[in-house]
Amino acid sequence: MPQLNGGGGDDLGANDEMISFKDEGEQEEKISENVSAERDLDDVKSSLVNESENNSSSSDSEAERRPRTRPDSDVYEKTRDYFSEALRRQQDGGFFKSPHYPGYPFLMIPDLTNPYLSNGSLSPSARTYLQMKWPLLDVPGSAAIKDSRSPTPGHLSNKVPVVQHAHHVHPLTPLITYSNEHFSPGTPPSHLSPEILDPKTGIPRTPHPSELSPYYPLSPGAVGSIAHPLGWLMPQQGQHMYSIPPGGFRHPYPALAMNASMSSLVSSRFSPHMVTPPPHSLHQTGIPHPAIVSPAIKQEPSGDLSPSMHHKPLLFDKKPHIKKPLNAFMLYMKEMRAKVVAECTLKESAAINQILGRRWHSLSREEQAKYYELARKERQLHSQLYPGWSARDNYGKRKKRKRDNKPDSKPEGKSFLLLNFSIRNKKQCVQYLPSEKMCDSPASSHGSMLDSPATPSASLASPAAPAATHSEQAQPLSLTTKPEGRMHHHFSVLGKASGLSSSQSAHSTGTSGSSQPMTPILTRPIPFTSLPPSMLSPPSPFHQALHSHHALFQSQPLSLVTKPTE
DNA sequence: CCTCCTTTGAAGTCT
DNA sequence: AGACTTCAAAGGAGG
Repeated sequence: MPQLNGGGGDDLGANDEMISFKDEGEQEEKISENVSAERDLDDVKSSLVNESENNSSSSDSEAERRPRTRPDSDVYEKTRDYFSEALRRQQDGGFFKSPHYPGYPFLMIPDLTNPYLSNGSLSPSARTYLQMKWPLLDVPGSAAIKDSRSPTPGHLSNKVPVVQHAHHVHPLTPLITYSNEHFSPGTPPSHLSPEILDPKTGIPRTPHPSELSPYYPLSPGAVGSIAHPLGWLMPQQGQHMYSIPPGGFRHPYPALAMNASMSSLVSSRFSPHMVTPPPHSLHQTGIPHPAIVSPAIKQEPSGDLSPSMHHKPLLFDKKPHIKKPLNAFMLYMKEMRAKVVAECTLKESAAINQILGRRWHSLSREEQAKYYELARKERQLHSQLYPGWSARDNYGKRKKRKRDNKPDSKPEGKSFLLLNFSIRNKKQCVQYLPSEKMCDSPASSHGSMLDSPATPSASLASPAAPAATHSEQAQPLSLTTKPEGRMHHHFSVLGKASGLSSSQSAHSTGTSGSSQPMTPILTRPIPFTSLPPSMLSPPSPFHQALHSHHALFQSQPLSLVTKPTE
């Protein structure tokens, strides 16, 4: 957990922060940007070289050599198809029209459905994975944000948004559930209300009367209360768990929400195949999790599950691939990528990710907390769905990566590769540099920035932080303590090379909070993501002062890019 | 077609 | 326990 301080990672984190701040000061002036950038570039390059020197052979086969613990089920794909088909059919005649998303449940909001249709940038399965889950998730984070008592200004809640639909990029992301506006029409089911006491953390989730209602446009009285099997999803007693629309049950993970009362309902909608006890990889519930992705499906861009796709024999021999649950940043990326792409002319994901990384750091703690909380839920749900799954299962599924090498070996082919990349990158970045700058400039001079919550502390209490994952211990505001700017990103490679893994450096126990306890202004980034693109302009001196670290992030990559090849 | 790049974070393995 | 590695998303680029 990045944000947490204390513990072993504390020192590292602290160091990072210090360094980062130092750099901030150095980079405050744009004029000197190039100079520093050059220096940084040199550093980065050298680091890259050093890094690349090291691990040539080891990583290669390592992952692949690893034994696969999990036996694969041939039936998985088949079953999955059945599910897809069945679900698709359901939806065809269902409440919402989003035929393309079989697993897509009640969370479907009319105006949000389109993006999911064919040309979304996200893989259907991936999208479905998250989207399907949201309905089940209670979102404390949202509560925190929406909570009037929270210092977080309303505009913050809009940040997670809805990415412009105009761009036909998939806007709907899990996080939209955090945004009031998205759900305004519907009434959130009470089961999603934050008014839950976290079973593990014991942290009460502040309920909001106004929020207790509907997240989904479901007819309240249709089905009645449904007890949720997952403890952390359990709403308080007396509240309606799930309202099922008369038209049909759309729960992404029916089994999760299924109890005696609704089992019949669900079962009636599922083909016998679906009820068939799944083999290993299929979740015990019999419901395929979106995280499970077969290569074939994974690559299927359209997300359209045409009938022809189902029942493909070849799927039988595919190994089910259960993806890792997305972490907070990944969730953020999914959410914001389209937006960034829309705002900028950037197309290369690497560049986009750099921007996203900076933006991520520029997010307020509250905002990050939302994502951390979402990620936590993701992991929880994932673990619920796939009790036996381990991240290790996916090791070796990808071709190994060559980065993150130790600095001590000598430069070999890899160095070249990295170097080349940086050069190439520069070239490319030059193209979109202007727009990137524009869109990427964080705080900018928008007045709204000033309105950003001045006091993080309160909100901090709310969302769980990226806490000990599995243990799910109380995640006391790890987020709050998280250092806003880390050297990490601009020297991500260095950081990694130095053994500063993100998690390590970041991990901290919220309690100790020794180091970076939200320093009021300077440490607190102004969330610029909430700003409309048009509002994004070069930061005023004032804002720069306030958020010099932003400037750091901004200028660095760009300068690197723009800098003439050395 | 496959891999890399890039980002952060989680979780794995290794020492 | 700490260091290190892999994977998660994404899509252009390069081999």
